[in-house]
Amino acid sequence: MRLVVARCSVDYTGRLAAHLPAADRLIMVKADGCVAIHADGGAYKPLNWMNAPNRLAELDGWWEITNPKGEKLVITLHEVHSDNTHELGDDPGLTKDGVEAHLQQLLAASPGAIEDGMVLVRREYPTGIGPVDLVCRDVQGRVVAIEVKRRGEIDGIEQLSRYIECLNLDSSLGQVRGMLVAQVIKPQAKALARSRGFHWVEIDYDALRGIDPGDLRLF
Amino acid sequence: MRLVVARCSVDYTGRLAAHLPAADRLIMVKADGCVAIHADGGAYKPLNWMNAPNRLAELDGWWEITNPKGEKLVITLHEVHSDNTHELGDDPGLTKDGVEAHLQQLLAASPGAIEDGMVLVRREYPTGIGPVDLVCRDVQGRVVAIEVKRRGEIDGIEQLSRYIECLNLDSSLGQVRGMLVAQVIKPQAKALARSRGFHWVEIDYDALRGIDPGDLRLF
DNA sequence: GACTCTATCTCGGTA
DNA sequence: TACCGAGGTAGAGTC
Repeated sequence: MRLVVARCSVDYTGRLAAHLPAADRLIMVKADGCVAIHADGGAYKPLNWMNAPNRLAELDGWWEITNPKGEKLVITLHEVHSDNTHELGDDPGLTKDGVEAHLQQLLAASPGAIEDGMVLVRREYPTGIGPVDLVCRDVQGRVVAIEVKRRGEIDGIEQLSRYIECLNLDSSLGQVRGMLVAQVIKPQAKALARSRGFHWVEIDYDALRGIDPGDLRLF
Repeated sequence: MRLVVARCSVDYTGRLAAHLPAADRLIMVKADGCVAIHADGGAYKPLNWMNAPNRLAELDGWWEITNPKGEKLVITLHEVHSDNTHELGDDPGLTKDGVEAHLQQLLAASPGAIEDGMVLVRREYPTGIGPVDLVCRDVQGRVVAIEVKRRGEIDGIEQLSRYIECLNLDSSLGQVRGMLVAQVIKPQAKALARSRGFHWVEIDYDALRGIDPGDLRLF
């Protein structure tokens, strides 16, 4: 990784056109050739960047970075304050815990946590417009299509609506119930769910993680 | 901006839990206190980060960064290779050209580019659930609600659906047409648009930019 | 503060 | 490769 601190101005043309007037900034060049220009505020986003793969031409006083998609980043260096390179090696990578996929896994293992007597039919139930997160049968034997989200918002209800519309074309399933399961559900999403006749459940992730699915039937 | 290159391991707990095993990485601490940890690949996203505002406690061999939302980032420093601080000052900021707002402007100036005989009623037409990008009248005098996107995807159609539903409550507008205008429109979005009776137009941004609105009426 | 929507979204999966 | 969906989305604007 090469770290250049310099007074520079930058122009990007590609998906849009953008210009940065001259100022002191950090230019980060990573081992894969990608380039990011950071100001001294705002942790996440660089001001400008260019993802790998690309070609970096280091000319006299300016760099020109182009990629196969026809995007171009031009960095004009007015004054270089520091220029250091470090060998970092490959990164072993990040492990995550607590995303939607994991929530879906836990719910598939313990469908009774969604509603008493709920039984899993299958995860990622295929439809013409994409897979339904969970399909279950409720205690009365009705088919329930379940959309799982970490945070329940309006687009989760829209997604569920599309699935229900699609599943109801298959008369063998009977009238399909729709349900949104999430850790937290926004009031607006609840209102839309209510108006469309869907149910919803807010689930406690930590409690769910503590449930031993083998023990559930004892209660 | 403080740049620390070090062998470190990192743990984040907050909206999810994440762990980074020990490896050499760049730790960037910006003037506003935010922290980002970068590996030597992938230009845009840090592996882990913590946005301002937060509190950084620098202890013996490890840093602990906490924020008011209860999120926590712990960086364990195994070996510091380099540790430099640079004064960069405030950044004058980025100017952009070619985002959705600009596309909307151009279309408002040349509604005929969307459809022959189209006339602008107003931009950012207010409704109870947010403003409609463009409202026009077509050559037959019907009201047309237009959602403008750089890239037309399924959620653009959902957005349009909500606006149409809302506008159709106002009987003075008559039956409102729905239309998606974008530089590119995904097949799935077209399919959903078709099933909901909306029209769509893919627009060439560069050609549109070349149109002189004053000349349009001559054709 | 809460809500809404854009983004050079990025990133990962999959067909 | 393109399409599709999730994200600790971030960030900007509005109310």
